[in-house]
Amino acid sequence: MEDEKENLFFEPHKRGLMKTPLKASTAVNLPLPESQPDFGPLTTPTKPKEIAHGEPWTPTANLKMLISAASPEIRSRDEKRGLFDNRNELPEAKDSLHEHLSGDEYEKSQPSRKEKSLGLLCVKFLERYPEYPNLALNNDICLDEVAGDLKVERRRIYDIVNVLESLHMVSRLAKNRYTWHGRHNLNQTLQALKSTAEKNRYAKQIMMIKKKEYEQEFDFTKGCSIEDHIVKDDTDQNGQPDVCFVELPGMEFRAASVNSRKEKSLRVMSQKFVMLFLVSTPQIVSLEIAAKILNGEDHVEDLNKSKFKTKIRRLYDIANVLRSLDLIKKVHVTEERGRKPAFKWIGPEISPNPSDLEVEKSMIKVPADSVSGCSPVITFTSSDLEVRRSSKENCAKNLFSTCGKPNFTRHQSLIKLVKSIESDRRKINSAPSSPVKTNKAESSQNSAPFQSKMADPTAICKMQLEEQSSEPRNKVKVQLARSGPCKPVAPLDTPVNAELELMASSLTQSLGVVPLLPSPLSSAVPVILPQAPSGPPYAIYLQPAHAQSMTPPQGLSPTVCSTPSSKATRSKDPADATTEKAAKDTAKPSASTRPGSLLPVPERQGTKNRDREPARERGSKRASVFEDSASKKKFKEDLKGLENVSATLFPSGYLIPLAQCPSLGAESILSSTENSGTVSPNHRIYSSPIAGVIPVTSSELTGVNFPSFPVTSFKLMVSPTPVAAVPVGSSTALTSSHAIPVQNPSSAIVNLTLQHLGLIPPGVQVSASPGPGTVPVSPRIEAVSVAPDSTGTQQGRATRYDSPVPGHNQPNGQSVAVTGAQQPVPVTPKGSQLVVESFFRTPGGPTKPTGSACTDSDGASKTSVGTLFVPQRKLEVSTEDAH
DNA sequence: TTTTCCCGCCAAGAA
DNA sequence: TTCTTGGCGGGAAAA
Repeated sequence: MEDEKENLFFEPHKRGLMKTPLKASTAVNLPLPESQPDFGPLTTPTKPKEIAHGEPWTPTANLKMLISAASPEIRSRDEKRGLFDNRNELPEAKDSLHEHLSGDEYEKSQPSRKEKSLGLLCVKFLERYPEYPNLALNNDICLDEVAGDLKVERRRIYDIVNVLESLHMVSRLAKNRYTWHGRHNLNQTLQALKSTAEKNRYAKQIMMIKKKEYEQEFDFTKGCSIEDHIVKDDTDQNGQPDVCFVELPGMEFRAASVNSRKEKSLRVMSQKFVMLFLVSTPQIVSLEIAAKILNGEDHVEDLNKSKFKTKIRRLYDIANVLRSLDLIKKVHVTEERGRKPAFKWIGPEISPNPSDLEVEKSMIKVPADSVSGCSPVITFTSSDLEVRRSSKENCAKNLFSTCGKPNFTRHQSLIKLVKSIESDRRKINSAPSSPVKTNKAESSQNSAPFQSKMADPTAICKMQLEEQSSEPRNKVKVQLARSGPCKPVAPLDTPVNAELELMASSLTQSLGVVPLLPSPLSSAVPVILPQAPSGPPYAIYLQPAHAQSMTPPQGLSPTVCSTPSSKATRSKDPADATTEKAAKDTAKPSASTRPGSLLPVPERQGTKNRDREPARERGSKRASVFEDSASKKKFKEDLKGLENVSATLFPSGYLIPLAQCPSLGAESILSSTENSGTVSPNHRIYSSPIAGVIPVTSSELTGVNFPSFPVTSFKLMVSPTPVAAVPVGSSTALTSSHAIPVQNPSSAIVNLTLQHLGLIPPGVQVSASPGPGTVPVSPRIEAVSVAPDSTGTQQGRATRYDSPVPGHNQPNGQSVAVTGAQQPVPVTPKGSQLVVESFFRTPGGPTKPTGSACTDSDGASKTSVGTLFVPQRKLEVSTEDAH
């Protein structure tokens, strides 16, 4: 397509009057507006021109419209007569038109709302230009011309252009004129956005919001208002989180006017929205959360229902454009409250910031196997890095330019942001040793050292990777090769282990002994699963009652569903989940259980496979929800193939893979825990790549219902009771597949272990945050470690746009940030609940997950506490079944 | 009923 | 003052 488009693309300047480079395929055929005068760059086009296009737009037509409005019959007649002839130009509209015409209702004959949707309009708009235009040519776009061609008001074109501009697919050239860049800058832009998002810790914000929502849902907190959801800590810490418009070199806004309203600009909102995807692990963002975050950034005080609704509207506008760009797709996240609209990122995977994160370097250095493990991850080429770096630098330059040339309005927030960035960099550079933010929660003296370590997840990861990478990696590789796609990825192990070790040690030390919380959770029982041939054993914490069977991967599966269909096992709706669970619990023992299933892996793959190909679809479906039974089956098969895991279905529980690698952190964790003194054999948790599966990153949480997790986890974590070990199954594959999981797992494990042991209060969480948005890491990892196809597909797609970062990875887990969420000793109930997020929620349970405080140690990469622990998939699993 | 989001008013700014 | 931009929110179609 692209090529084709490109080939067909005519040089705008050669087209005479046509300033807009139209795609030959479509645009050429479109009747050009009669004569769009060739406006000079600065000329102001006159609006009237649009009228020329069609009857509907002529005064007469308008009059008719008015009349018809009063008289449907007239309208119908007119319409049938050809009122919509113009619309025939549009394929989609055409089709629907035909259908409509058959009917007599004028309504039908009229273009349906859908036909007038911004998304469709955007598609039409995009059809006019090649995805990768010849930059040497003049690719000017005249908005009036476009509006005329598409027969829409210019206002609508602005909406589209603003979003495209946010992605630097177009840039404003002059009044009424834009230059089409296509996707040439897309990857670079996304990279910059991701970088910015990480700096702003959007992942954390997402987590916090989810936590709050969860809390609110259960009235744990006294009614919180939307404002309450807003993450303020970021602001506090780094100043305003506001990102302002991220620019790329040469793409600065040229009109002051543009900057004037920038703060609320659709562009900025669009960028932020995209950032959320780039930073969230599941890469699923609900509009609600996005709106809250965006609102929060604006001004808390502005958050009222009306504003919120407006924000949502705008987000829909943006989402429609992004969908047209194939960057996101709509999905639904099921929560206790019901289905929530959300969007899933299906665009190119973006690697972590090259320049900022050393991790990246490490990634590069690291053999493919290591970090990324088996994943066929694409490694950055030096050139790529350069580009990214440059882009990033440019971006930063633009944002905080010292050059003096103010490209856009600068806000204090920007300054703050710059500072924070610098600070982060510094931290990163000094990494392990450098002191990092101290966790608010943590008061313990010991914590300091750890925190510092945690602060720099990347550095840590890097270090760990280097240390551990050698052996394990090889192993992993081998395993992967053998096992197949889903096989557990060794790479993960390394990071995980490292993380675990760090976390464990740090946690234990820092946290010290924590009073056990008596709670229902105590009942949770950790089960150790026998190691699967290919995979490591898993330890699962179950609640005694639920221990019957383990939820398969599905349990892990995120709540997100494209379809409400219950197919997804795990389901989405809590209610459904409940019922399903029951059935599943008993019935699904093995199949679903598969370790893999737990996994988020599949999902990840799906997610990652963004290719538009089937694979991608498959992945997404899986990810989203295994909508199709077929896909489900397939998925299961894949998993099976990967490993045999005996699975047990647990209504709610946490599946912890035993460390695949002996050397892995699991041991370390155990040791640490044991050291702490409270450990019981049963409690031991091993870290394994798989773990990754279970834990959900904050980002994932986005899509997922946070609430559910918390509860469950809470129980699980807390439960001091001894556990029976049950072999569940191990699937490394799954683990591997999820990049994110990897990190999470470790943290999750650590948390669980600690909590279980009573070392730390439930409220306290140790998080291994993947980098700043956990997000970044996971995706890649997934691709890497996991399944073949996912890798293939994913990468393929990623490659397409940009080279995804391969190793990225920050080793996911590597970046470990241990944070005590709320203070270690949770005096308040809330504090104790932090943990919750990580796990499944139990129905009646208590659950007050309140405070999951997400203190992230540091910002930068930090992760959100709560999130980290959350199982990737929806935990719905646990939710209801418990009782 | 809720989700989507079209539509166009109207204000901020630029020309 | 006119015109471009684009924030904003009513309200209706779609789900």
